[in-house]
Amino acid sequence: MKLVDEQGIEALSMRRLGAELGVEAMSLYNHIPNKAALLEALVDHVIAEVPIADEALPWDEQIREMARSFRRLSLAHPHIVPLIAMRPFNTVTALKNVEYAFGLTLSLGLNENEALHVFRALAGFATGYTLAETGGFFAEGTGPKTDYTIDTADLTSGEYPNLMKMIPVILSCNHDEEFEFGIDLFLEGLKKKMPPR
Amino acid sequence: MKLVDEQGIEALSMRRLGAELGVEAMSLYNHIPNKAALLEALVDHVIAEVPIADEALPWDEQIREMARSFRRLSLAHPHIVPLIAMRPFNTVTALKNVEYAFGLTLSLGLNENEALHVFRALAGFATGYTLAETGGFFAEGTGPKTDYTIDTADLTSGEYPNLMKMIPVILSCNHDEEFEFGIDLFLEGLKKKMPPR
DNA sequence: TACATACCCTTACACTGTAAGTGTCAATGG
DNA sequence: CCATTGACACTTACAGTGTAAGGGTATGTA
Repeated sequence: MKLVDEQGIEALSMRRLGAELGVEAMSLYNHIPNKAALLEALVDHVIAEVPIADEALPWDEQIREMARSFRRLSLAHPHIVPLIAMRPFNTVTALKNVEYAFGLTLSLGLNENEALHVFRALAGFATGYTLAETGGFFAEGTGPKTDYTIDTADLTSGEYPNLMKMIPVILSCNHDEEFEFGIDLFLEGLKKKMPPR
Repeated sequence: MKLVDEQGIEALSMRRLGAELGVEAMSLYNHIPNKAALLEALVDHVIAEVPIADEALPWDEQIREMARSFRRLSLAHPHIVPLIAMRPFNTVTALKNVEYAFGLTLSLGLNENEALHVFRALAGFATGYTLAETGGFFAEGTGPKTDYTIDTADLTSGEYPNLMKMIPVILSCNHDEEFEFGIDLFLEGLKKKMPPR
C-alpha cells in the first residue's frame, strides 16, 4: 500500500514489492496466489476502513456519511481508486457495508427492487465522481497530455462559448461542496419517490 | 477496436495489433507515438459516437437522452469502459459534447458553479453506474473469483439477512430500468433546486 | 528418527513497450 | 532526368513483466 500510495499503481510489481520487503519476487507466492489477489487485497484494505454510519442519525444523514467516508478514504489512496471502481463490492470486508446499506435502503419503505436501485445509483455516483476527481477533471490539467488531448489554452476560438464561460468555475471549484451537491440531488429525488410514513 | 471488443483490453498489444494488420509491431510507431495514444484514440472513437440530443426536446428529456446514449455506446464496447471512466473528457471529440452539456445546464437558470455541479454529478453517475455494470455488479457472479471474493452461496448463514432478502431482485434486476431510476432521482432533485422560470 | 510444513532461493520462459538503426518505395523539385 | 525527401516497413535489442518449476533449509510434530 505504501508503495502504491507513494509511487503509483504501475510501480507495484512483484519484484519491486519483494525488494521493498527484502525478499525475492517469487517468495511472495508463498503468501499470495497471484498478483490479482494482491490487488484485490489492496482494494479490500481500503474498503475495510469505510466505517458504518451511526445508526442513530437520521437516514439521510447516514447516507451522506457513508458517501463521505467512501470518498474520504478513496482520496487518501488515489492510485487505488480505479481498482476500487472496477471491482464489484464482493470482497469479504465490503460485505458488512453492503449489508448495512441494504438495511438502510429497505428501511425507507421502498420495495426491494427500488431499494436496490437507490443503492446502486448512490454507489455509482460516489465511485464515478471520485474516479473522475482522482483522475483529473476535464480542463483541470491533471490528466495526461497526448495528441488527442485538449488544453484549455487551445479554446480561445469562439467555437466553445459555454465552455469558455465555465473555465473560471472549473478552476476554482470546491470539490467537497460539489460532492455534497450531488448527494443533495439524489436525496431530494429520493424523498420524492419515498412513500409517506 | 475489433481486437479489444472481441478479446478484451489485455489482448491489445502492439505485436498482436500489428499481426492483425499484417505488419510488424514497430511499424505501428510510424502512425502513433505510443500505446497510450492508441488507447486514448479508442476512447475518443467511442465518445465520438455519442450523439448530441435533439435540442427541440424538453431539457430533462435531453439529459436523459445523453445519459442513455453514453450508456448504450459504453455497453457496446464494454472492455473500453474502464478507460473511458478513468480519463477526463478532454479529448478532441468529447469537446463538442461537453460544450453542448454546459449549454444545457446553463440554460436551466442555474449559476455557473451549480451548472458545473449538475454536469459532474450526472457524468459521475453515468460513468460509475456503467462501469459497475460492465464489471459485474455485486453478487451477479460476473466478477473474477479470488480468495477475497464472496460467493452468494456462502451467505446462507444468518449474518446477512438484508442481503439475503435482496438476492432475488439482484439476480432479476432490469438494468435499463434501474439506470432510468437513477436519472429520475437526479432530475427530481434538480427540479427542486432550479429557480422558477 | 522420520516426516511435514513453511519459507526462502535461483533459473527460465513467454511476453510486454519501445529505442535505435536500416531498407525501400513513391512523390516532388531543380 | 536525377536527387532528395518523406512515408512506411523492417530487424535487432533491452529492460521489464508475471509466474511455472524445482531446490534448499530450518522449524515443528509423530
